[in-house]
Amino acid sequence: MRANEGAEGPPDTSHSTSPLNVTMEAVATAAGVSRATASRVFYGSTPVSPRTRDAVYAAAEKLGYVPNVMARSLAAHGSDILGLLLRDPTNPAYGLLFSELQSHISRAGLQMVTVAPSRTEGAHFERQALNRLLGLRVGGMFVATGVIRAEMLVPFLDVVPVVVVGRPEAHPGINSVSYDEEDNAIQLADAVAEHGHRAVAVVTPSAENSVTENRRGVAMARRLRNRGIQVHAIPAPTFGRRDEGVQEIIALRRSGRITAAMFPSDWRLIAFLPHAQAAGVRVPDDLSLTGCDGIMQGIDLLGFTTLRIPVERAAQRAVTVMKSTLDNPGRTEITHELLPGTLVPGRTLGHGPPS
Amino acid sequence: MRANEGAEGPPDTSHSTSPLNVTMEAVATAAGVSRATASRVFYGSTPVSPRTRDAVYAAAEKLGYVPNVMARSLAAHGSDILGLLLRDPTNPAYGLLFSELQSHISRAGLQMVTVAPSRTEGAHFERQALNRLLGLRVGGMFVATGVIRAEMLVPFLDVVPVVVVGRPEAHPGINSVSYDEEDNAIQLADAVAEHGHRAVAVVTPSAENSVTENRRGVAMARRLRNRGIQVHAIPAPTFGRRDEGVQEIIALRRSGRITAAMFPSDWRLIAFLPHAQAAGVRVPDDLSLTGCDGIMQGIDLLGFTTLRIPVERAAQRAVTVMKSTLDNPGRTEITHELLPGTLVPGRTLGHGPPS
DNA sequence: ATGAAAGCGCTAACAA
DNA sequence: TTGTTAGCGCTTTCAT
Repeated sequence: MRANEGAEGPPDTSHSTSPLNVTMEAVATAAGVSRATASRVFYGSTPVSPRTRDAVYAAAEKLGYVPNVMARSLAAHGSDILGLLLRDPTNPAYGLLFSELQSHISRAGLQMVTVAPSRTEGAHFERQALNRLLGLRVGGMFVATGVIRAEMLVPFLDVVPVVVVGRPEAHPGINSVSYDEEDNAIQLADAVAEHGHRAVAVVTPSAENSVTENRRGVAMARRLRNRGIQVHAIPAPTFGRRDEGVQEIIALRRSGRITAAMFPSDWRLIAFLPHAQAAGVRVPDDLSLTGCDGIMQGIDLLGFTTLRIPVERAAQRAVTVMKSTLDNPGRTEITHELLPGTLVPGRTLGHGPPS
Repeated sequence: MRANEGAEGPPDTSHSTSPLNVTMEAVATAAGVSRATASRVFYGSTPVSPRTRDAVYAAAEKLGYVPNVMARSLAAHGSDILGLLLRDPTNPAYGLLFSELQSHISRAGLQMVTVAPSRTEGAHFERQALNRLLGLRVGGMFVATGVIRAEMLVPFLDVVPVVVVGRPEAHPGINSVSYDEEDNAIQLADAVAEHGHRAVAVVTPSAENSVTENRRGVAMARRLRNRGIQVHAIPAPTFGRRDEGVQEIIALRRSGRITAAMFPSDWRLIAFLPHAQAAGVRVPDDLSLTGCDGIMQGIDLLGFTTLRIPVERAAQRAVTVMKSTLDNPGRTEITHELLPGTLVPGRTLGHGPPS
């Protein structure tokens, strides 16, 4: 296919005119230096004279040189590119995490590449995504998916540092930065209690449906009970049907057995609203409502009483941990951090009955 | 730290015990074949006997071999990894696009790697992100960011196929798959018109704020006027302040000069709601409202009348176009597609005044 | 401060 | 069907 293969005359090494085919060799030649010197100009630790440096930069600029990361990291035994394994870009919380990680990483002068398993369930795809990152020989990995279990990561730990973000991870070899759901639940429950509610419905999906939502529900219920408040746990078993538990809550309110309902996520609160309205239940006059997450765009505008999970801080901490691990290849302590969220007061939480 | 450093005995070439240091050479040796044969087993086009194939797979499995993508694509002059340049993972529409692209790509047996410019404004970061992808010598690129201009891509077009997604792109060398905002606006305007409204406020941010929102606003207003409906354009100049134009709309309604307000995005509609409620304006009895996007989680539950942009179809088309370009390195037609959205009827659009 | 040369792990002719 | 060999574009000793 290529022209003049083995033909007479000077060999034409440029396969095409594109800048992507400009090699460091070409840049070096154009600058009148050796390949080694050019390399030193771009990343080297050894000093280069200002004159040659400028010449190389000029040549690179002129030719539109784009360094070949593949060749570079092959020769250098690994790259400084970090990998992010992201669960579900559809989920606004993950989207925000992605964005925040990216910001902090560029600010730290590093680069990041993200892969997401196909949303089709299946550990197979998660494995595949993990391998894509590993295959790129990334310099470090952020793992933001619950499906990858610690054991899958263990074999690589001594070669690529890992920080699990957004989910607690107890493994002694794996750093983690996550949200303190226990504390979150307590903050919300306390807010409800302090508004004088004495009987509350708590929507608690099963752990199979959502580990996080389940944990929140359980913790909220426990806290309320500890404060002497009567709790009606609403199981909400079928994850797909969005109005699970809804009628139950409305019935509880109608018969005067609750004055508030707590949801383990904002979208469940949203899902409840139209039903409440249809049933003539006024919020918060008849029934107080709380959510959790505080991420959704516009949530603040709707005036929900909810709890904002500290995504920004998590991203920032995760990058800090990664960076110190990278800078201290020796031995950095493994950390397991739990970050508390902040309560968002809103109009959906009113006062309970006069005692 | 590592054992037998500089000790007597055979030199230990393996820097560590990690599977990441297992080379194809090691696998080949373990399987009793040559490196070339091992290579053929994994990706080769030439046939390999079942016996050796199995032996190689077994050895790879046993050693936990993870192919080095760097070396592979360096030797093969490019990889089959596709790149996605993503604008803002925070925006749910982009998050969904990301996710959908990923699905279709894995389904097509390809791989994708995503980079996002740091959210901090600045063409510099976009360039950097572009270079990150180019540096990886991706086999193709999806561009989902408005900031990268066509000229930045042109130099690479004959080496890496590009599909711009989510924004119209007229360049004759660049494929694009985007949303038909003109049609979207028409659908919404027609719905409002057919509900009998004769005087409507249309929120229209400037093009500097949001190209898309501006286009929608302008097109909605034009369509309404063409149908003989009186339009009050609300400029909404300051992007940061969320209640821009809000009081104006409420005043228009109070003085009976409009019966409906159209917003160029759902979040502006959300932003308006609390103000309407505070002002005692009932929706849709006093004032009908429409949004646009239909992406936000829970939007359907809130019953907004809006228009769902066809993110899923865009992703699917983009991958199809990419694939056929990849399969036909010869000459595939460049396509520019415009996909219409679908109207989402809701409870916020009521009937206009009896004529 | 710079150049020459030996690979990094892999693929792809070409031989056998 | 399999092995041999020459690179891919770059980094990095080791000399100079």
